[in-house]
Amino acid sequence: MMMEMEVMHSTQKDMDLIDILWNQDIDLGARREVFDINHRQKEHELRRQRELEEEKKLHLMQEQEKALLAQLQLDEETGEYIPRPPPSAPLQPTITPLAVTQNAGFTQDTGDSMSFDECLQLLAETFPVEQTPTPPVCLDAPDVSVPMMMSPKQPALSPDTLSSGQPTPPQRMSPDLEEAWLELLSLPELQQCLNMQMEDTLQNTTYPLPANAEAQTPSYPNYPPVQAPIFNPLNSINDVKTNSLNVGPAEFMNTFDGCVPGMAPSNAFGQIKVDTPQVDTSFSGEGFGGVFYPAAEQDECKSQHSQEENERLCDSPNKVAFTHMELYSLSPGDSFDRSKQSLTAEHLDSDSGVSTNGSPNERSPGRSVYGSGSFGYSDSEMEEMDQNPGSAQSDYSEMFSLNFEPDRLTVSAPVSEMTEQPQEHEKKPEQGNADPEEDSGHDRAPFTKDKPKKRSDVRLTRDELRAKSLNIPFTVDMIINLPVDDFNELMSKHQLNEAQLALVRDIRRRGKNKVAAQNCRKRKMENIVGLEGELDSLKEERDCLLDEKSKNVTSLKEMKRQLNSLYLEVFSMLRDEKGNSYSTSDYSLQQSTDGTVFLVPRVKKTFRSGENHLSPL
DNA sequence: TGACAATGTCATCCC
DNA sequence: CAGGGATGACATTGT
Repeated sequence: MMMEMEVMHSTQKDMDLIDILWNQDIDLGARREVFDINHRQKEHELRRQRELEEEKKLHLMQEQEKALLAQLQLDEETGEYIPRPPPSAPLQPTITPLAVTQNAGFTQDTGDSMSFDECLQLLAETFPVEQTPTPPVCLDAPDVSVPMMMSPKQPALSPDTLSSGQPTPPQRMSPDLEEAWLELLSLPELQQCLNMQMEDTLQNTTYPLPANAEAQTPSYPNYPPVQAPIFNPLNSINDVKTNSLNVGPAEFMNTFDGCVPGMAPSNAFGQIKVDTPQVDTSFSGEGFGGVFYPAAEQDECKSQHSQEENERLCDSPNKVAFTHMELYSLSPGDSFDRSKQSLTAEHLDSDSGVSTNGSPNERSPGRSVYGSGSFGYSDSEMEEMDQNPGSAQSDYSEMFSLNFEPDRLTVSAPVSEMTEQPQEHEKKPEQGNADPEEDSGHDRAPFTKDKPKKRSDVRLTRDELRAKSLNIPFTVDMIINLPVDDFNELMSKHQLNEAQLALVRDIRRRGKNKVAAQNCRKRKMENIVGLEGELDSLKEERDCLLDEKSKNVTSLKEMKRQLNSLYLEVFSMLRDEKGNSYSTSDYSLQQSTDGTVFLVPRVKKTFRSGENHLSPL
């Protein structure tokens, strides 16, 4: 009873949380009356009946299998319950590792593994205990087999089972389905496959993969026990985070057996799951999964919210209505967090396409919010915003301003930034360093990492951003670097509108001009360097010439000095008829063109030499 | 906060 | 005449 009370309490909490969530996100498309208590109770009863049906089918299946096995067994050993020879021998060992894997998968969720163990043990126990003869007979016996299955290991749950779970006529099962079911069960080969499939599904459910659940939902009608492992991870997620005790198993068992009506609206997915057969009583996997994942997501959000560790993840779902993108992409994810994170980016990216359809006025408030509330990473965004007017000469500037925001969001903004509290959210990363997981896992790290890089990145990829904004189907490198022919061919291959063509032309022109400018500057620098080198060489040459000149001057001086000394020496050796030396003041030596040297008297010398004194030496 | 260098971009000329 | 290279001038950005 305590357990039941806890279950009630916890499930009521869950329902309250779900109500709150759905109050906030009514626009998801789900009808609010789904969560009405009365409605839920009705739905739960229906669901319970259906589950009992499924249970009966399970028992049928098991009994048929057992019948076959028992026949085999009875031939060999009569009257004793011995571990099954070939078919059950693989079953028993596989069950135990499954339980182990469950425990390993949910180490923190002991209650969940308990439920698995119990279920599996129950399944295993029913095989040796029961000796139901033939499949047709088993059709009438499930009411007995149900308590037999549940009671041995679940005494606390057996009252519920007995009280509520018994009267379940197969009213919902369509005759075709029943026939097909019997035909399938009549196949002996299926018995083996059944075991294997059950094992497989159980093994697959060791990981709370919605994708697996989705993939397995088709097998749900045929293998009701699979339902429990499929739901269990989600229950575990929910229960581990919301409730402390073994609510998960209890819920699981309750939903499985049919519990007290007060517990009927126990969990969200139960409610939503009920909603599916309303539309389609066949309980198809698609309908189930389609409704199931939002519930799962809500459960996740709800649990995280209650856990209050990851505020941001919880904030975003609370404030943003989930789109189909999010729901779908959440489902295949390995872990919810990671898938969601990567998802947010994709979603935002994809949201760009949606947002472009919206009016610019819708976007502009967000921009203003960004501008006002952002410090670090958004200034580059502001820069982009500021640069769009700069390129206003292009007719696509408006489209840029439209599309830049999604890009910015893709790069940096998480989901909730599109919502009403961007400022508050943007401040969180700075103060939210206390949670390393949050930083490492989400867009936070790109923020901090981007900060030094982002400007350069923006500078490099501004045209890329523009191209992305207009969905240009080729890269900027291609646009810029392709030869004219290839470029024209490429352009002819794709149907581009005017804005795209203008953008492509501008990108090409800017890119080429950028390269040209770089080359020009490079050449200019090379010219400067060359001129500087030439200047240096010229200076060197000048220095050399000056040096040579000085040397020549020196040499000339020396030669003059030597000549003068030679002159004096020669002059001193001259003598007249009387043996007297000539005075240097009165005479000088001069050399004619033919090399003859004359002693010429100064001034009056010419006069005298004109007479007779001029004589060769 | 101003100076400065690097780079991008535009306008213009020219081929 | 369009495309593109070259280059001066200006703007932007980072240090």
